[in-house]
Amino acid sequence: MQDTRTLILQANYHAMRRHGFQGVRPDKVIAALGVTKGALYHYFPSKKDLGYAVVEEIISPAYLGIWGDIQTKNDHPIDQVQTLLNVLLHPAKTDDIALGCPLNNLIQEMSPLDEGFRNRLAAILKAMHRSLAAGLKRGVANQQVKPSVNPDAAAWMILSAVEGAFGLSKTFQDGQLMADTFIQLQDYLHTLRA
Amino acid sequence: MQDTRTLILQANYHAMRRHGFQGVRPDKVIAALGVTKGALYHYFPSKKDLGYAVVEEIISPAYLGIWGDIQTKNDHPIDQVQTLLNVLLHPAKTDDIALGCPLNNLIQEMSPLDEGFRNRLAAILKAMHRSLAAGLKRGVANQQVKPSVNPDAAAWMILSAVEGAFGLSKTFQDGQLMADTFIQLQDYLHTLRA
DNA sequence: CTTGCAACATACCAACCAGTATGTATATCT
DNA sequence: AGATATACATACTGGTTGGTATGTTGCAAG
Repeated sequence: MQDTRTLILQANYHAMRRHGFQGVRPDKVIAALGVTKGALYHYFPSKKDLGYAVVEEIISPAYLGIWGDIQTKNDHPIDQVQTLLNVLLHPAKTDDIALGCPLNNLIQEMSPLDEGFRNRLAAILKAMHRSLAAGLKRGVANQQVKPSVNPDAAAWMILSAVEGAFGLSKTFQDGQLMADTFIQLQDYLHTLRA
Repeated sequence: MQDTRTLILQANYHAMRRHGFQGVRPDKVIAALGVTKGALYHYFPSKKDLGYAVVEEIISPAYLGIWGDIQTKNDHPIDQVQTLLNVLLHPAKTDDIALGCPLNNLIQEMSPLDEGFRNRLAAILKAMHRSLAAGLKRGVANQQVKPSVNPDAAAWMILSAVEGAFGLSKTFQDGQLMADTFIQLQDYLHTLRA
């Protein structure tokens, strides 16, 4: 019973990655699945609500799963971030680079257009930042990170560089830009160590 | 004679900033100007060609004007970048932050959808990077920048952080994220000095 | 002066698109 | 068994959208 709903959600998530929210034609997306409009509007009152559900049920858990660990685990925070960068870099196949970061994509497209999207996306970003900054604060307390480091600012810098690299890489076929940026980011992270 | 064409271009540039290329309705945009479809399709064969013209005639010159100086002038490159960051940060009023960087916006939206956009946007990015990297190389030669610095990688890192900060800031009302990121970026830039 | 072309304006159109109205099969509750 | 709700399918609609076809006006060259 939940199967069709999940199918609709995931297919539209992929369509949103490629075409943006405005570019998605939900009926065409589900038609490719053999599902009809009856099912679509049975589960989702409107296209916008479908978009919100994609953010809440697919995008949000994915990002919190990746970045949340920094806050909960007790490892060296710089090690954690450096590991995370390698994780992000490695599975970045051509398609991932070409389609970019789903969170970033939606922020750019929908933030100025719709408060519902903006608030949901901002909440994800804040949670990512909170986890990263908490890790850095813990590092300062444990003398793993220089006491001069401003954890909040450093966390925004790291997130900006990562998302920026993903974003700019979309214009090129290869992942060279991202690899270069991440190498420099590793150097920067090293300067934060105590 | 060029007046109406310029008017159409600029109005659509602003519309593209807010709604993205796909979200723009060119006839509505020009209707607000008192111009009709006859003029629009007289100057531009299609919506897509209008979009290309916005990139080539408005966005490209704006960015090359800002970043090109680093290559042509002979000042200390790190000083130049730090000055540029302050310039970018200061006029970043609420609206600039809410609407984000036009180049970044278009990259995110159109790169996976249209080669014409992708190539034009990639060319702008490459030119920005070329100028910045050239400045850093000059700095290495002049012993203003550490010889261990990889100019190409550092240039991508700087551009990624700047564009990333612009992008992420769109979800929030204020410019705090951008200010924080730029402060950290200034620190990073300082570590590049010889 | 008339021919021709640039610079628009107006009217129209076919495809599209989000959403609705209605129908139906099946399962569940009473 | 009958009533009700869930889970869809089908057909339709009204507004929108990008684009075209067909004027009209003014000006400049021959």
